[in-house]
This record gives sequence, C-alpha cells and structure tokens, in this order.
Amino acid sequence: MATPTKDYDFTAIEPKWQAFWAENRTYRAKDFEEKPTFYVLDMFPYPSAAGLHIGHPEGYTASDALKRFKKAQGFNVLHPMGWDAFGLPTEQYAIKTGTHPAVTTKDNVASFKQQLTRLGFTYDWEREVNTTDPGYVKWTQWIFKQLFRQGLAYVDEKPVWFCPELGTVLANEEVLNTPEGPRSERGAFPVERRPIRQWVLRITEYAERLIAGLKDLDWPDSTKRLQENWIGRSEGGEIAFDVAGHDARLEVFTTRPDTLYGATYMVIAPEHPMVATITSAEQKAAVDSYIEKAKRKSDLERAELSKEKTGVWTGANAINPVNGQEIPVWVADYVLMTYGTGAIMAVPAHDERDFAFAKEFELEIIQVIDDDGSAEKDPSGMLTAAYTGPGKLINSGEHSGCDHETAKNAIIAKLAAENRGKATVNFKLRDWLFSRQRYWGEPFPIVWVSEADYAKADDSLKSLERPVSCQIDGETRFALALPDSELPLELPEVESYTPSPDGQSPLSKAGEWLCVYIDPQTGATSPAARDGWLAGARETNTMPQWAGSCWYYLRYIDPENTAALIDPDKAKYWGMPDLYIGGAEHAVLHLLYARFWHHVLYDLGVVSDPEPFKQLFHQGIILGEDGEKMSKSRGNVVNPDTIIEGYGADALRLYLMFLGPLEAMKPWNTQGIEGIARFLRKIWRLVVDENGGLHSRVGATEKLDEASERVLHVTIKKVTEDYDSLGFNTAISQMMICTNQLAKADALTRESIETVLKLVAPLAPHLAEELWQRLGHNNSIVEAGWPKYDESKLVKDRVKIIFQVNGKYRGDTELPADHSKDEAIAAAKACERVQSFIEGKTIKKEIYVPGKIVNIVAV
RNA sequence: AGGAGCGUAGCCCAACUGGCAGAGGCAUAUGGCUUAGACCCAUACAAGUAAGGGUUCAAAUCCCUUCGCUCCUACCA
Repeated sequence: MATPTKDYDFTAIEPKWQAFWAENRTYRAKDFEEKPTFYVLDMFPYPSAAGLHIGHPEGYTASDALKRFKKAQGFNVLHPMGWDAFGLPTEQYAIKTGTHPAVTTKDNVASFKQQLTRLGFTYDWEREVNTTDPGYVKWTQWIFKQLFRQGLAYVDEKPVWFCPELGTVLANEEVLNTPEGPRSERGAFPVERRPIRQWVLRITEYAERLIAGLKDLDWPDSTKRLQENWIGRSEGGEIAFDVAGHDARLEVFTTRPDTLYGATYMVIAPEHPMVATITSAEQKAAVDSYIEKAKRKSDLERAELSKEKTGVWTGANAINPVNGQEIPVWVADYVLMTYGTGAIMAVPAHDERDFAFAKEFELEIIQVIDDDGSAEKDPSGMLTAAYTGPGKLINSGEHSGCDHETAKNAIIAKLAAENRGKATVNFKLRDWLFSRQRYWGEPFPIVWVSEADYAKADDSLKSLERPVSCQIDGETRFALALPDSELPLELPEVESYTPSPDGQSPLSKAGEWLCVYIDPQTGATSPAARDGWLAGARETNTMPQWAGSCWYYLRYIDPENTAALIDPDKAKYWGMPDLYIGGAEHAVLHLLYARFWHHVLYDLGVVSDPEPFKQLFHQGIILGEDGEKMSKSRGNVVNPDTIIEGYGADALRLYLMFLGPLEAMKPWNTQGIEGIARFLRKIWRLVVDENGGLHSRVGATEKLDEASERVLHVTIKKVTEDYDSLGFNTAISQMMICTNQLAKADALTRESIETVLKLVAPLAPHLAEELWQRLGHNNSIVEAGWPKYDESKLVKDRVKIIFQVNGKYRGDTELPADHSKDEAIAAAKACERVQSFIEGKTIKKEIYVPGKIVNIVAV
C-alpha cells in the first residue's frame, strides 16, 4: 500500500519502508549465493548510554549507500553490524548504581539499534555480534588460548596508573596531565605508576611482518606511515662496553656504530638495573636523589622538559672497546629504559641530544665524521651543533678515511670477532599490555597451579615452549589453559564492581569462583576437590576492550558457529572485507592489534589471507557550526534525532554526504540542509502531482528531449563512478543538475524517472522506494538493478573550442565533434580577434588540445 | 621540535590530475504565485585560487620561499 500523502511526508514514508526492509529481509546476506560477493565493514560502535552522535551516521551512511549500490549492481553484499560492548563507562555506571553491566549493555544496544534503524540503515541483523555474548566470548578466549599455547603470551609486572586516594587502577584516559603532575580524572587526586601483575602479548615478534604486510594494502598513505613509525624499525648494532673496576659489561644499542670513536661518555636510564652496582660511594647520594626525582615525573613531563637535559655522573667509567678510552657513565632520564638496552653510547658530535647534554655538562666532543665543510663551526673549529649528515670517518684509528656507511659494517664485524658486538634490529613497538584490573571484560581462560602440579598436567594445557609463571602471594605459580570444552569461561556474579584497594581486579573477590580443581589429563574443572585433580586459582585479570574488536569482522561471516570460530567454506566464500570504513583515530592501535591477531590466525590456518583489511577508508570528522569539535561543553552538538524529526532520515543522509568529501573534516551547517530538502521535494514532484496522483508528465512521451537525454546519461555515468569511489558529494551535485533539467521538460519517459530513482536510492532509499511503488512496482527498487549509460548519448556532435594567443583567451567557436587539428587551427586563425593579436608577429608554435583548445604562440 | 595535510565567491564545496576558474548547495537581492505566510517558480549576485617567486605555449593543479589553520608523534639512541 502506498501512503496516501500528496506531499513529501517523510514521517509517514520512512517508518513504512524501514518495516518493509525488515519484514522482507531485503538486505540479508545469503551464504554461497552464485553471485560475486562484496563485504563492506563499518567499525562497530561502543553502545554508550548517550546514544548516537552525528559522527556515527556519517561513515554508516556511506557504507549503507555503498551496500545498496553494490546490491543493485548484482553483488551479494555482506554488511553487518555489532557491538563493542565491553568497556569502562558501563562498568563505572555499575559501580555507581549497582546495575549489572550486562543489563545496561542490553538497554544501550536496544536504543542504538533503534536509532540506526531510524536512519534507514539496513544491516543484516541476523549476523549481529556482541563482544559480551558468551557465544562470542568463547572464541575470544579461544584465540587467547592459541596465543598462549604459541608462546605469545606471558605474565610480567608492569607499571600501571594507580590512584591511592581512589584505591583503584586507572586507564590511561582516566589520567590527566596537569601542571602539578598526573592526576586522576575523577577527583583530581595524585596518581602514580605501580607495578602490577599483567598479561602481555608478544606483538614484537610480529613487528617485521606487520611492517612488511603494509606494502600491498590499499590504505591511506598517512595511516600506513603512522603504523610504520609506530613499529619503528631501526637497524644498528649492539656493543658491549667494559666498566672500569667492575666485572660488568654495559650493553648499548646504536644505529651509528660508525661513530664509536666519537663516544665520549655513556648514559644509562635511571631505571637501569646496573645503576646500583656501578655507582661509586661518593656519587651515591646524588644518583639516588636524581633517580627519585625521575620516578616522580610522568612520561609526559620527562619529554616536556626535554629542552634542558638533566643527569648525574655515576662515578664509574666505561672503556671504549675500539680505542681503550675511559669515558664517564652518566645517569640521565633522556635515555629510556623501554627502548633498546636502556643504555647508550653518547656521541655528542653526531647526535643532537648527546650534543645538548655534552654542552650542559661540559663533556668532551670529538668529531669523527667529516662534514666536508658543510657544518657550522665556531672560530676554534668546534661544531656549534651536532652534525648528523654523511661523510668519511676521521679521528677513527684504522677506520679513518672509510665511508661512514661501510664503516658501520666494518666496525660491527670487528667487534663481533671479539665477541663485543653484533648487528641487530630494534623496534619502538613494545609488547602489548593485555590485561585490565576490571570486571567488565573477558575473563582469561587460565588457571594457576603450583610447580609440582604443573608437572602433572597434560601438555595440551600448557604453553610448552615457554611456560608461563609468576609470583602470586609469594609463591611461584604456573599457568594452565582451560580446554575448549570449558569455554566460554563466564564472568562470576560479584557484590562490588570496584577494584580492590590493592589494585587487584574485582574478580579477586569472587569467592568460590576463584578456586577450582582441574583434571590433569583433560583440564576439566570442578568447584569441589576430586581425587587426583589439581588445586588451582583462576586468573582474576580481564582482557582489554581491544580483545573483542580484534576479530569481530571474522565472526560476521559465521556468527552462530559453536564448533569453530568460522566455517572455512564460508570464510572462503565471503573472503576478507573489501572495504573497511572507520575513523582515523584507530589508525594505529585497533588496526595494528587486529592485524597482529589476524597474522597469528593465518599462521594457525584459521584464515587464508595474512592481512584482514585490504582497503581502508577514514571518514572525516564533522565539526560543530562554529567550526570547533563537537562537544557537550561547547554546546555545539548536533543530535541526529532532531534533524530526522525536522527533515527526515533521507535528508539527513543526503546532507551528511553533501557537506563535503567523505574524508574531509567539515563543519555542520543547519541552514544548508534546506537545499537538500528542496532537492528531495523536487524529486517527489517529478512523480506525484498536487493531488497525490501520478504526475501527468510521467510517461507522456516515448522519447526524452535531447538535452535531458544527454544529462541523464552523463548523470548515470558520473553517479556510478562517484559511488564506486565514495565521492558522494559530487554524485549528489550531479543528481541535482539532472533533476533540475528534468523538472524543466514538458514530458518525461517513465524510464528516465525510474533511472533517477534508482540513482538516488542508495542515499535516499525511503523516498526512492515510495516513488518506485507509486510508479506501479511492488518489489524493492534494489531488485530493479542498476542503470547503464549509453556511450553514444554522451558525445556531443558539436564542441566548443577555445582560442588562445600566447595562453590568453581570445575567442572561441563551435566545431563538429569529429573535426581535425588543422580545421581547429584554421578556425582559430579565421577569428578576427585572434587575427588582431597575431598580426605582424611570427607564429612560433601552434598547440592543439583535442576537443578543447587552440593556442597560438606568436612573437 | 619533527612529520603529514589543507588554504578557490559572504559560507560549504566543484574543476576530467597541467587546458576558458564554477558544476551544485547555502545565504543575499528583485520579481512572480498567494488573502497572507510557507512551499514553489524565475532572474540576479559574486572569487581569479593565502602571499611571493619559478618551470611551461598554458599553473588552483608541478617546484621553491613565506604566512595561516588542522591533525599526528613526543628525547626511540
């Protein structure tokens, strides 16, 4: 039944078609259909209590439109949606109100879903995933188990933010940097780094492959570069320095072994384990106080104060292995314990930081790379800044005169022969801290047992190559993984969601849940003791939110599977996402973590392609009307619901795409939506007359006038191409041109109006379906296919040729489209104005750009 | 400090990758329609591409310098 409205009444039309698509399962993705497939993936949202903001519908409109477009073109399209539903806000709400996070999650998901539906987004809800569902958690835990068994997970004491006042661990985003130092977001209390037992994933073992894999991806270059820099590969060497008077060796990493002769001092990080052993009695007080000060600085402060270098001599000297020189060993916080070996050889002549430090503390500066006169020097011939360029070695003993690149290898080779050094590769990337002291996350499928019991357990429960152990309550415990039959391990009910004051997870108070007995053969568990079973304690940390979002795109392919993560045949049928649309804020972490897991799954044979996301697109950010980032505090937030009430979902969708290029950052302008509303009303009036009947113009002719015919085919071509490249703003503009043209025509063919509807349907699906129905169809417009343009209709038989003399416009004319170069030039020369400009000059050159321009160069 | 990107009518944006700077929309103005307003229709309207220099027959587009804005990164040896 068509709605009876005479005017474009979106409030009646939109719910009707949303119900239609749902009832008819119009956009259901059927496995194994004999069609080419297209998998378009949105970054799934965290279902917050606040609901959708305008940024969500931007990317989602693009993917919804692309989905409808591809389906009309005959693809079997997979376009699913789900919920990244573990997370802090829900947990904090639980702490405040006592409401179970699962309850809050359910409510929030329901309202998000309703909002998405109101926007006309037709996800295949039969494939909905929710990272908090037990059926999903099972496989997240299963993947973790594989990582564990491959030796890619271990436990370590890692510093995390802890607030003594609040008695809780804080996430990075809950810590603010203030002039007084790091403070808690809540209450502004001082916070400190405290080492707590954590699970860590060895992502660094995949560093090399994660860089190499970027090469063939169709991603924005900036994002690829970002990941590459984040992984931060650098080649260099490790060199061992003896410490004078100690039986100790100081290992350093350097990318410039060629400058070894210029090393005039060394620096070790304040946290370096050797600080205590090599510091002399005289220097101990100064060093201790320096270390104490460094400890209290946040990472940011340490970086911020970079202009002034600080440090203290340890009282020890090291011996330069190439020339036996004794050089002082300093402690300074510009050297980071977390990179390389936590110690450096300082070459002030050729490193800016070392130079600044040497100047500050009046340390020796020896130039060992010849700058060939290119570096600035003071009157005495001393460098005024570090010289980091290339050159031949000087002051370098037997290596003097050698090119610095060859010297790198030569010096490392020499040291290697003496067992004092080797070539190495270092990464900025650090292992991934993979646990949280929180309730609302996936429990680890891990049980801790004593060393003696560990020996009794079956190998299938262990990380064989690299057993994982840690100290719990002063005893050494070993990790066993639960067997698949015990998955999912669900969260226990707890009385309080607040972490315990000692920084342990809320699960540490989960009473009976914690203690468990394990069958050493099968890993089966029991709450009660059984003969021969091992007494164990469950892991109380939970996984971070990344865990669920690392692999959700796989689960859409086979969301209900209880026997496997995904069915290999289905995975093969759908393949990996053809396009992934999401914000650039996830350029590094989410996309890197997901790639890491995917590489591991590839190694395990679960997926058949090492890279998950072939093509990536970042939608831009929509700013408030004031051009500032939307935020509650600025009061410039645009609520999608308000726009839908005033203009309808179709208008909002169209307008979001019309604001500017999808990837651009662009300000919202409420007034501008009027133009889109007019456009939609104009399309309505092309089909429906004042009385609500079919407009008499439609079908009043069998042949469109020539101008309209041409515009129509140009529009089909342009819109098709633009949709393919996500150029929605220009596609809309072209459709406006087209409807303006058709609105002027006295009579329209039925086909022409149907074509317009098909073209606009991906963006304004409700309007298109309604008018399609009013034209007498009873199926969805997406079933009607995609229009094709006729090349012959595009060519004009006459074209305008511009005449230029010396590059300046001097006239034009119309010529038949198939004119020759000579004809064009002759026409130009025949033009009076052109003649007046070339008169008395010699023609040096005649340039002809086919179909466009004639330029006569005359002097 | 380093890296990336951007700068075109009052505003949002186009310009086939070097070929007449303008397609579209907003706003504005005038007129028509209307009892009136809204809607609708018609007409009008504007920049020489941040500034300067270079390459070229030809530059918004390529190169250099400067200015402005945005985004990343944060002593990675």
